[in-house]
Parts: sequence; structure tokens; C-alpha cells
Amino acid sequence: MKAYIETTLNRALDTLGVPPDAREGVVVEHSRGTGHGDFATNAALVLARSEKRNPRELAAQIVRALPASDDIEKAGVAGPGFVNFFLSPGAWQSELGRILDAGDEYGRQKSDANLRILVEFVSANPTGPLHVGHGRGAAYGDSLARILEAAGCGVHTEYYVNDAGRQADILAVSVWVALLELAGERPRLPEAAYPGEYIKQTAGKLREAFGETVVHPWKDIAAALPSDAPEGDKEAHVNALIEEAKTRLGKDYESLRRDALAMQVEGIQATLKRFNVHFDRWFSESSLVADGAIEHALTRLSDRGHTYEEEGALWLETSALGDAKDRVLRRGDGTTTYFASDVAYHLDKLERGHDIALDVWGADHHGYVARVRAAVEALTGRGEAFEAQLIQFVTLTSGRMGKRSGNFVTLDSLLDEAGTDATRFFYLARSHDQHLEFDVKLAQQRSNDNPVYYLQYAHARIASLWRQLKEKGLDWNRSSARRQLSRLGTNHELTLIKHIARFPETISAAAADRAPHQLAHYLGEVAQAFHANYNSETILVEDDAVRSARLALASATQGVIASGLALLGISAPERM
RNA sequence: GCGCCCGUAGCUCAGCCGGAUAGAGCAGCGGCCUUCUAAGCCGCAGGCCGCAGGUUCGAGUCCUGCCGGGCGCGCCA
Repeated sequence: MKAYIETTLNRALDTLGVPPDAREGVVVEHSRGTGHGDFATNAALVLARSEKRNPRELAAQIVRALPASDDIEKAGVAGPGFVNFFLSPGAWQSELGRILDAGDEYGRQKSDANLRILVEFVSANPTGPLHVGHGRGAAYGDSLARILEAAGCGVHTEYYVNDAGRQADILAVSVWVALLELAGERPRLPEAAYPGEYIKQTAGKLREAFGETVVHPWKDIAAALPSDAPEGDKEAHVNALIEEAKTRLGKDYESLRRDALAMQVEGIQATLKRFNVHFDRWFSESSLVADGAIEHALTRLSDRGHTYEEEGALWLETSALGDAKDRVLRRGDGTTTYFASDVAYHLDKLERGHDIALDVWGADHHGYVARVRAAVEALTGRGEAFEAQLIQFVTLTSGRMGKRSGNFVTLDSLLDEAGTDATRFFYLARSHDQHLEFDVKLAQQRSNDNPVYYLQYAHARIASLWRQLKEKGLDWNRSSARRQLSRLGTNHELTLIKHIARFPETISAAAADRAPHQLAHYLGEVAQAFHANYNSETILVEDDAVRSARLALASATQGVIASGLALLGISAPERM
């Protein structure tokens, strides 16, 4: 519909002899407020400057030059020189016809470009359960991926499993200490180790597999360790414990480490499945080491002249490419850094044919963006192929209980309280680059105060109409309803059509802006327009033609809400 | 100290590439169920868009400074 107005406007500008390159900045947009029609253009305001003309006069000329059209009821000049377009009911009725024809596919776009995007999100260290902060990234990344796909992109999603570094060793010794405790030893948990119930649970499950083979007297182990914090250095202490575990357990250490990690990954997978979050691939960091991808990336960086050696370490010259300082790739002791793995991973992403590597990170990683972009630039010469979306922090509130940091509450416990649908909606209704205050009490309310039910309720109400229709022994079909659309004409009906007509452009905008919250807000408006219409006019009336037309509108509305909720990963219930 | 994000109604937040009287939900007040689900609808009230300059025909939106809040600045991952 907007495109139609644009072509109409351009024809008028052609008639007036405005050269195409003078139309820079001219836009057609949806009018704000009710008095300004359906669409508006700033053409006269933009052209007035270059043409040195009175904008209102120019606007009047544009209006006169508009080709005649049944779809445009009237066009007029308003304010400083806007041209407002008022569309006829007939134009909206035929728009609804096109929406019905599109069926379930309505809103989905086929793009010729077929941009390939790899969305990597969550990627939390597999050293414990996901917390509420991860949950926001999970909802965002999953929903963004669905939206990008609907907008015509080729989308692939990945979770990067950090299973190669020191964190994994710390997890392993944390579990080892818990195993010793189960065997009757009285070990002291290092300051730097992971505390928490889940460590004990992991140990409990692994106890049988490892039995007594990993049990050593704690006093012997402790004797070999430097003192822990607060007297000593906690990092040195835990490092020594890791070494102790490696020598004492031998090849059992690797198994313990691997199994402990696998159990954390399984736990994370279970939580995400419950949260309706899907990944196409779980990408293991250690596989980069195994298949030589890190060496491949480092060689490439050296070949391209971006590295140098200093103090025995290999550095990447990221500061020349926008980063604050250079970064170490290979330490003096020969081991590669986490950054080196990440560089190799991003090279791999692009070498697999993705046009954009889109990473969803917590906002606390923002300092990392410049160095990864610099690395991608150094590797491929196209740093812009790397894109990071930063998710701001979550704080939890519940009534007067005060605020809790979201990083201390597990996602599972939040889902226990509020459920997947409400939780996803609360995460997604806010812009991701805004701090989020999550009202747990509100999210778990099954009442009219809870905004997610507002959308679902609209869907359920429509579903109920179809059941009623069947009970009355009536039926409805699209092709005959299509001929009755001229029966729609009340303000509420036209307003609802205008809202559902914006679904495709809403998807495009949400995809382009990486902003699922725009879709959440849009669906609220659709539901609002539906509820208002539902209250003002009875849909299941006696008159066959009118009923058929009104059900056509209800059908299209239901389709938009169901598709929209699906893009947010939220269910669309048949009854409530 | 340097860097990134953010200050909009009592609260939580929208505000699309600068556009016309700044919007929504909750909280508050007042109406609407013998008719398709009242988890709904209709109405009222509520705002120096943090402060001060600047750019522009036009600024909540762009630029600069200041105030206030969050986060980050490892040969950790």
C-alpha cells in the first residue's frame, strides 16, 4: 500500500518535471494521528529548499498533479506543507483480499539477495546453569533469528561452547572436590572454584562412573598447594590444584573434565529447549584446536602482515584497525589465548559462506567488539561482516521485595515462576539495548494486568468464533468471503485492516533494526484494534454476507497474531 | 583517566533515516456483561522529553559541554 502511494507520488513528481536525483530525502510514511489521513509525504518540504519555493504552494501543485485513482479518496495539504493521502475503504478492502490470498505465508518475504546470516547467541560458559541475564540473550537471539528468516535472510544459529579453556579445568576440579567430599574427605573448596548445588549434583551423578579411582586423601593434596585467598593468591591456588588433579588422576582427569562439561551442556540444552530456543549447531571451541583452525587463522594473520612478536608472545596489531591496543594471540609459553580461538571461530563462520556474523553478547562484553572487528578486518578485509548486538542487563523486581541482579537467579527458576510465554514476552517487549527491569510478580500473574495474555486472548477469542460457527452448523470459506469484503466499512474494521496491513513492513523493520521489540509492540496494537472491533460489532450475525466478511477480517487478524507470536517464540492458544 | 550504553507521565517503557497537538501498559478516578470469552471495551486525569548551548524552515531524535545512573578497560575465559 505504501509502495503504491510512492509510485503515485513519483508519477506526480514526473509530471511536474522534478528530476529523480532531486528527490533525495523525500519519503512516504504512515501519518501520525487520525486527522492526517493514512499516508503523508514531506516531498514539498524537501523540494521547496532546492527549488526556492513556498512549500505549501508546491504541495498544492503536487496534489493537482496526482493521477486519478479509485484508491485515493482525497489528498490535501496540511501543516507546513505535508501532503496527506486519505485512502478509500475500497483500497483497504482489496488490501485485505490480498492478505487473505497470502494465507499463512502473509508477512514472510522472499528476498532475492538471500543474505546469509549466522546468529551466535547465549554461548554461556558450560560451567553452570543459565541465569536470567543469559535468558534475555536467548530470547532475543532466537526471536531475531526467526524474524530475519521471515524477512528473507538465510539464517543459521549457533551456540559457541567454551570447552577448551581454564574455566573447564576449574569446573573439573570443583567437581573433583565435591567427589572427594562424597567419599568422606573434608576438602576445602578453593575461592576461585565454582560453588553451588549443581556442582554437588554433577558429582553425585558422576560418582558411580568414577567410583574410588579419583579419591585421594585431601591432606596430601592440600600439602602440595600454595595457600588460598585471603592469605594467598586464589588463582595460583586453583592452578596448582588443577595440576595436582592432572598428575594424580592421569587419563581419568580428561574423562572427568569431559563428563562434567557434558553434563553442564546437557543442563543448558534442557533449559533452552524448555524456553523454546533452538540452535542449529553447538559449536565446540576445542574442535578448533583439534582440526587446526587456530593455526590456520594465525598463519593467515601473519601472512597478511598483521602480527608481530614481542616478549616471546605473538601479537595481533588490532590497534591499527580501531581497537584500543594490540592483543596477544599466543602466549610466551606457547599456548593460544581465548581471543585466538574466537578469531579462528569468526574466520570459520565467514569461510563457511556467511555474509554476516552476528553475535549477541551481554553488554559487559562491549569492550570486546572493537578487537573482534579488527581481527575480522585483518583476516578478510571486511570488518563490517562482523556485527555485535549487545544485550543490556536485567534486574529482577517483585513487588516491594526490592531489586535482585538477574545474574544470580537461574533461568529455570524464573521459568518455574512465570512460564515460557510470559518470560519471553517480558524480555522481548523491551529494546535490547535498554536496561530491563523484570517484574517477576507481574509476569507470573494470570490476570489482565499481564500484557502477554492480551495478545493471546485476542487469538483465543477468534479461535472461539470458529467453534461457535461450527456449533451453529455454519461454515466459512475464503474464496466466497473474498467477494463480500465491501461489507466492511466501520471505523473499527478499517482501523483493524490498516493495522494488519503493516505486518510485512513491521517484520522488515524489526529485521533491519535487529529489534524484535518492534514486533511485540506492533502485535499489541493489532490486538488492541481487534478487541475494540470485537466489542463494537458482533461478528457472528445472521446476514451471511456480513458475517462472511467479518470472519474474513477475523481470520486475517488471527493469522497475523499467530505468525507474530511464533516469531517471538510465544504460543497462540486456542482457548484461555 | 579512557571507552561503550542510558536519563521521556507516579512506576515500567515505546517513539521508525529530524517532521505536524510527545504515545502505550500499570497504578488513580468514572462508566459498560439477559447478545460471539469482562484475561475485554469506553472515557477522565497525568509530561521544562536530565540541564545548558549549537545546527536546522523544523530537535525527544543530530553536535558540544555539564550533571546523574549502568558497564568495560588481563599473556582470564
